[in-house]
Formats: sequence, C-alpha cells, structure tokens
Amino acid sequence: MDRSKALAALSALAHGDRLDLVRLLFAAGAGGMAAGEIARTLGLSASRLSFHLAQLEQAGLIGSRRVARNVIYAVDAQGLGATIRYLLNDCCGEDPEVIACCRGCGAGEAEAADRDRG
Amino acid sequence: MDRSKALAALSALAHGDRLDLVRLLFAAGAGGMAAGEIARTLGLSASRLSFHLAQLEQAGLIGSRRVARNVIYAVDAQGLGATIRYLLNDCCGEDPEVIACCRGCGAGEAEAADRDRG
DNA sequence: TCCATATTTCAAGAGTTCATGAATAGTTGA
DNA sequence: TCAACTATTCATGAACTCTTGAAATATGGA
Repeated sequence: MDRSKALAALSALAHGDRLDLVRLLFAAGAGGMAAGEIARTLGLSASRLSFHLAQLEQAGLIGSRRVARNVIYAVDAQGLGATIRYLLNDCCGEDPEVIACCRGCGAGEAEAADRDRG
Repeated sequence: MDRSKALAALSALAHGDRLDLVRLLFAAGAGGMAAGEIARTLGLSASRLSFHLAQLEQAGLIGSRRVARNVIYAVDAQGLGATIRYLLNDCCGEDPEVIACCRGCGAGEAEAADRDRG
C-alpha cells in the first residue's frame, strides 16, 4: 500500500458514521448488508449513507454488489488489514512497543498460539 | 480507548504532513527531535509545523518537553498502539483476516517467535 | 408500459480544516 | 535589561467536507 492509498483509508475512517459503518459491516460478515438495511440500522438518510459508503468504497475498505433491487455492501478485510500494516510497517518502522499493543488485540489468537507452542 | 479518542487519532493521521511527522519521529526514537530540526527536515514553515504537531499531540500520538530553547517532540508509541488496537478490536471484532494482515507486519517478531517455537 | 422500491447523484449552504504571514511568548547569554 | 533564538498563537481567506432535500437512475412486478 502506498502513502496516498493509506491517506485515503485513514481519511475514510476518520468519521463517526463511517467507523460505525465499518463496525456494522464486520459484524454482518462476508454476506454483507443491503444499503437500506444499513440505513435503518444506523438511522441515516439514504443520501447521507450513500455518501459515506462511497467514501469507504473508494478507499478500498468495503466492496459492493447489486442483488436485484438491493446493493449489498461488505467489508474488504484486506483493505483494512493493509491500512493497519501500513501504519505498522511504514510509519512506525515495526516499533516493538506498537507491535506489542497490536499483539494484545488478537488476544484469542495469541492464546491459541501459546497453546500450540506447548 | 473510546470512540472519540480513536476518531481524533485517525483524523490526526489522515494528513500527509502529519503522517510524515509520525514516520520521522519514530525514526528519531525515544530521544525525539526539536521542532526546528523537524521543520528543516520536512521543509515546513514553523507555524504550519506547530499546527500539525499540536493536532498530533492533542490526539495523544506524540508528546513534547521543553529543553532550553527547544521543544523536543517524540512519538507516543502507546497512543498509536491503542489506535491500532481500537481498529482491530472494536471495529473489526478481531476478524481473523485482518489480524493475519497485521501479523504480517511484525515480520521480524513473527520469525523470532517461529524460531522460539522450534 | 406503468408503478413501486431501492439507491445514487446533484446542488446549495453550513461548517471545518488548512496555509500563510505577522504578532506574541518563552529562554538564553551578553 | 537587551538582543538573539526558538516556538506558538492569531487573523485571514481558500479549500475541503458534510448534510439536506430534490431529482435522477436502476430493478422488478402488475
């Protein structure tokens, strides 16, 4: 990921509605959610939702597909992963203290790895 | 980290000059850098730099201390770590695909862990 | 074809962020 | 106390982002 893509992704994430949107779509999983359902869930007007969805999609953080009358949106996990990786690799130079924080996140996985280890 | 702090951090990171600033300060390490030196390195005017430094400091991503005539700025690794953790935990629900991407970042550490494992 | 549903696009206005240069404040040494 | 140096604050205007509601586009069924 290059700097301009990372900036686009960070700008896209730097808004309350869009952060809620990402959270909701991760909760929805790979199946995604129709725009109308998202609007009802978050209480956003159609045009406002469309605006924010477009920002997230342009930033590569979500994807969409049309199914009949509906447009289904779903997260692009790799897009968000690449953004986080950019922060860790290119901005922090893999700073151990930051990585330690990041490790804390995947707590479930870390524990599983510990078990695997013995 | 709560939502409003995460939004402040993401907004702070969503600007080219400030991303460069974070990168430079991570490279400088715990010792940090004086504002004037930063300005010369990045080619920013004093007031513009001061503006962006204030944004990053308010967002908890960097800290400052005065040393004689200089003000020394240094990264707050925990601030950035907490921001990344927020994205992973609260926004992605520890999505395995995103975590896998994140794992890729601490490549050095991951390899060390692999060696430890046998 | 006509209508209903679902979503996006557009235009206008409000609000926010940013860059610039001048003014101000804090620190040191003569 | 004064001058020199370092850094921040302030005022202005330009640029950008966001919200709103109306209009337009796309799809499916009667």
